[in-house]
Amino acid sequence: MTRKSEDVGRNTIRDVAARAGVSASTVSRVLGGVYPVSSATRARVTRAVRDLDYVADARAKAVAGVGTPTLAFVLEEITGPSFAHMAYGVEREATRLGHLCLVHGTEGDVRQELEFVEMMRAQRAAAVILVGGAADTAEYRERTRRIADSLASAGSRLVLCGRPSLGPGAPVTVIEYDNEGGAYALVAHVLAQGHRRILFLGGKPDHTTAQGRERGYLAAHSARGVEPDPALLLHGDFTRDSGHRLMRGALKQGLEFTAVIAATDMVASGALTALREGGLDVPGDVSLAGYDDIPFARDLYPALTTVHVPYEELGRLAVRTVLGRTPEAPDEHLLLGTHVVVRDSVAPPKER
Amino acid sequence: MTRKSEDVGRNTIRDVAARAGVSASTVSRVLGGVYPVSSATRARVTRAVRDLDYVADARAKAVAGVGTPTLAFVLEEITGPSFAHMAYGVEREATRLGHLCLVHGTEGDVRQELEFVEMMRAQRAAAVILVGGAADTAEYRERTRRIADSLASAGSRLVLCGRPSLGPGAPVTVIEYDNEGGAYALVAHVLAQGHRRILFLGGKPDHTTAQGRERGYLAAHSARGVEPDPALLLHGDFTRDSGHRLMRGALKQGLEFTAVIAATDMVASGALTALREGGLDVPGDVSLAGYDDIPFARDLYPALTTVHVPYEELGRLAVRTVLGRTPEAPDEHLLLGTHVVVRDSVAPPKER
DNA sequence: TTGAAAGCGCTAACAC
DNA sequence: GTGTTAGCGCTTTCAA
Repeated sequence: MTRKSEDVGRNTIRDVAARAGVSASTVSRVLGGVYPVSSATRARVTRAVRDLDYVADARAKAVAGVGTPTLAFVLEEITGPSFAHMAYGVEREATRLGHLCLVHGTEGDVRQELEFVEMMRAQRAAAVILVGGAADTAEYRERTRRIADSLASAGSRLVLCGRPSLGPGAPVTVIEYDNEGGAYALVAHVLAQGHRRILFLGGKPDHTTAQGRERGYLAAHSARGVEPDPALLLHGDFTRDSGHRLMRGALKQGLEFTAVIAATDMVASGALTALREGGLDVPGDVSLAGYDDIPFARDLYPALTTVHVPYEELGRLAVRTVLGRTPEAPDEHLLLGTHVVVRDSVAPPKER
Repeated sequence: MTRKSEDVGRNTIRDVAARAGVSASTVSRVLGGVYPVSSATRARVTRAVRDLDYVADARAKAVAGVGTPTLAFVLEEITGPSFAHMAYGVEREATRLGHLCLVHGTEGDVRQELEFVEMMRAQRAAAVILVGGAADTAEYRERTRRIADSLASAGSRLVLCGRPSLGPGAPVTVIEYDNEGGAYALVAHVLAQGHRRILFLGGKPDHTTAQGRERGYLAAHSARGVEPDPALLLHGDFTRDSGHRLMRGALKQGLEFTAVIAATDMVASGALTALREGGLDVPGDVSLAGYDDIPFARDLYPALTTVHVPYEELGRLAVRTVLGRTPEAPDEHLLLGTHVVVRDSVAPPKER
């Protein structure tokens, strides 16, 4: 089928060439910018380009070897504030480095993740950034390893961000933030206030981010020589509703505690409301702390003591690291620090 | 330059063909799936594909006419909760319809927006979704109109989402949510409680979303026959910090009011903290209401009365509408309704 | 300084 | 069923 002239707008370089009375190569050259072209022809070509409102097809350019590089950002849930900040960092840095940025939400579904990575391989993406905790099973490692290998062999690259890293030798760039360390510091702070029964509102038991924070909780206890009551370790997910539900349950069940640590600020936010609904004052009756330091944390009442995680920086760093990498360079493994932000939601326990 | 064999992974369809002892077309056919191929060859080809870990180059396929369609989502700020929810809707729906989803943040910079749209034209994106208010100037309309035209003439499509629509005849799909109506209902609710001096913490004066909400504020007043004091109309932006700063200023300045309406929940969130810092009780001393109904709104103390906007649905609808469109169909213009969510932050004014 | 021709990796029409 | 050939829209030798 030949192109109809009504097919306006879908102009090819040849249309421009014809209109300017030159060859396609010439048009390509003036568009390229560097190659010497007489200013007369250049003017004619420029004119034709404008007349036709022509833009070269980026896909075709890519096939010919001069494409716009692309990078993919894969996460479970776009709406979480911490992920949103990371997405921001990724997108900004990608743009700064001249890359297009694809996003994809997997809803925690492994199948969707695999499918998407395969598409990215087909797109010849410069890198695929996988974000967020996951269950660190043998199956996970094997699958992810396979992804890393196939991406690497296609000249692309896998980045694991806040995700379980694979064994040594896997061609991945990993960037983590210190979940255990942050939780340790936070719980140590709460213990130092005198609390001994601290409720932990955790995430999914097999989720590595949740696990790290839980490990920190445990480690802080044993460092202080206090034996944590296993009944105080609750599991849910990282949402506001989970925090609300878990807290409500704990209250109803009559669990005893003087402080609660939530695995995320979202969880803390829901828990706070549940506490209030239960007629409890924070921090008068019970102390509360979160994790992530999302912008809202300081507008809660009382302002939430939490752990700051540099999410935006994390995203930027992921992009910068993977894109700045030479093929021979060794795989990088970065661990970002976090710090406790003390606000008003933690106080010494009530005398009794 | 010929391909080196060490160039593993960057296999072409011809490499697969050679390994399977067939022609490239045959490989293409078994990969395509539908065309009849003898099961013997199919097996050999499949084998070769697996051995080589081959994935067809999507860009090349695109040039040949069978590409993966792509859609672009452009916003000012990815981190805002309402935008994040919209992004979620867009991404989910795009994926559901088999489209790749590119994101780009413009930071409110017109230049960045233009550049990006041009890239999208080059990428032959199926649609470009522009999100968020803007200054509705003649310059804006002209520029956007030009974008719409050039996109349309390239077979693509512009979607304006919560943005000033252009004059009639522009090839755009527009999806709005009712800012004026929502604000009207909200302010009417506050007036009905007996408030007469209501502070409005608005956005940028020339930003259409902010304007719409402000118009609703004004309209509700005049419907009720009360004359709003112009001194009570403050302007900032849609961030938490803006709300905090504005509120703080109003307090310091000794402005008199018994209620405050914030242009967004983020603004309300910051204002709430400022109010608290000023020793004022909400809603005892002053009532407060927001706009957007972000998930956090109900965890604020007191739980925030606000206007619910179906952001996720907005995103989904934008995608569905534009992608489901036939070329001859008339341009669609949708207006989504909003509704007031009454919680605890608004109460009748104190007797005096 | 310019054009013709080959090639990028793929699909599809056309033969056999 | 399968291979050959042309073609998608572009860039880049190679000659002139």
